Amino acid sequence: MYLKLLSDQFELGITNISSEELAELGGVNAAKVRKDLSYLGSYGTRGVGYDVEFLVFQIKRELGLTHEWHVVVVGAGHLGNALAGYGGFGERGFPVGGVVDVDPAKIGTVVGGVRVRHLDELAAVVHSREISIGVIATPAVAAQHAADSLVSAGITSILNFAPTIINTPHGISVRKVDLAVELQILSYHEQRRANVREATKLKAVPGNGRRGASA
Amino acid sequence: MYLKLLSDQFELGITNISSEELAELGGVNAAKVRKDLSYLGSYGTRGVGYDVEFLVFQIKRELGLTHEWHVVVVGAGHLGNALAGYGGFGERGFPVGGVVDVDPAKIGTVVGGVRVRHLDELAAVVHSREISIGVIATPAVAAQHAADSLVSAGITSILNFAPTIINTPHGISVRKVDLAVELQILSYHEQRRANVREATKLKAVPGNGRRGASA
DNA sequence: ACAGCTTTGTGAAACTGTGCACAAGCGTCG
DNA sequence: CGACGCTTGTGCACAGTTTCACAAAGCTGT
Repeated sequence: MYLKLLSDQFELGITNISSEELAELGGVNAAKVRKDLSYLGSYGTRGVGYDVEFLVFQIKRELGLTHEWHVVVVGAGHLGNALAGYGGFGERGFPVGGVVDVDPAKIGTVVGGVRVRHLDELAAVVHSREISIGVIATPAVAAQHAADSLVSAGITSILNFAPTIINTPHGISVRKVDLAVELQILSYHEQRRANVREATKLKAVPGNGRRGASA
Repeated sequence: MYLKLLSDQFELGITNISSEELAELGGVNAAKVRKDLSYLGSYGTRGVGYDVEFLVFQIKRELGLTHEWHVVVVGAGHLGNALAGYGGFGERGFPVGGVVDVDPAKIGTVVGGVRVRHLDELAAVVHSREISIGVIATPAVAAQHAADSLVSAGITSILNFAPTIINTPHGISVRKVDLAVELQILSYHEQRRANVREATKLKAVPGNGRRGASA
């Protein structure tokens, strides 16, 4: 988050920033910002703040973003297509280095500038570009097989979009993004709001506390 | 997560499950499972476990998933297209009730079975289906405007896929999904693995008591 | 050189989340 | 019907995270 915020500020021409300002941008506490940044080292200047460009570099270094990481996408369906086609990955330093699928109809088609190859060729794809990050964009039932294939091919980090939990050997990093879960969390908040409205109606308490801001 | 796991088990014909088994499936601690479920009420049976179907219902009730929640997608670009086209939303109880954009070339096209309308018509779209959840799938620069429009139209929950933080009035729930951030976290783990490999290599040489690049 | 203002870096306190361990409750079997 | 084995629900301790509060340090102006 800090990386994103600081990069944006740098684009805007801001060269220096205080923990207070950064906290405001990120919607967090200023003390937390300072503590977080202190783990990188003492890169601030008391009475002045932090040098934006320098901090961006330090965060990138810590996150291992000093070079690009090619990723391989497993699954060329709707989601895989969108992920590979969506330019956001490449822009942020994660170009798509390969796409694989098992469906013969999809193999050979071009997705996001890359030719789709068969899952069996995964190891070759991975080695040709020294890829260490795999993205699973298959249906839930195929996710475990995709994960096993990725691990066999030598992948050590997996980003899983399939709505299922995958088992991996120790030492493999797995992140899961489940769109439905995000919506369910919002549903929960809506549900609560509805309940509160019910309760308020019964209590006949007037007034509502909406503050306009949205700058 | 529990909802997903329990639904899957129910599909498989499992009618009863212990906290131990559920913990195993979810890769968490059994005590945590019991504590989490205890917030819903005392729905387990000592010596036996939990009734899967009943628990699924209770979780759905708590999350407000007893009825469908239509969502409106702002932005019919690559990502918006994928989200609307991807059937996963509808299957999980969040059918796409509308898609809007500002690009005249996109308006009128059909995405995921829904005709794209202009952003100006957002309020009409929202009211026609009593939509309370909006999904932002615009470029970062347009995200704040999209958020403001959603709020004006009466939306109270927002799922933001744009890689930027949006400001909303108090009382609006916002969830953010940033694909690049997920990859950056994986990059960090890869980076650490690489550092450890370096350090192990160096250990063959004695007199290397200094801390690695980890702090 | 020093006072006054600003902002960092961090010890300590407050808070939140997780895991252990065990009493209590349920079902079964003899 | 009572003993036994199993599993829940939860008090308590431990661990991790966030916030507070303030000394230390840099900058500016005199």
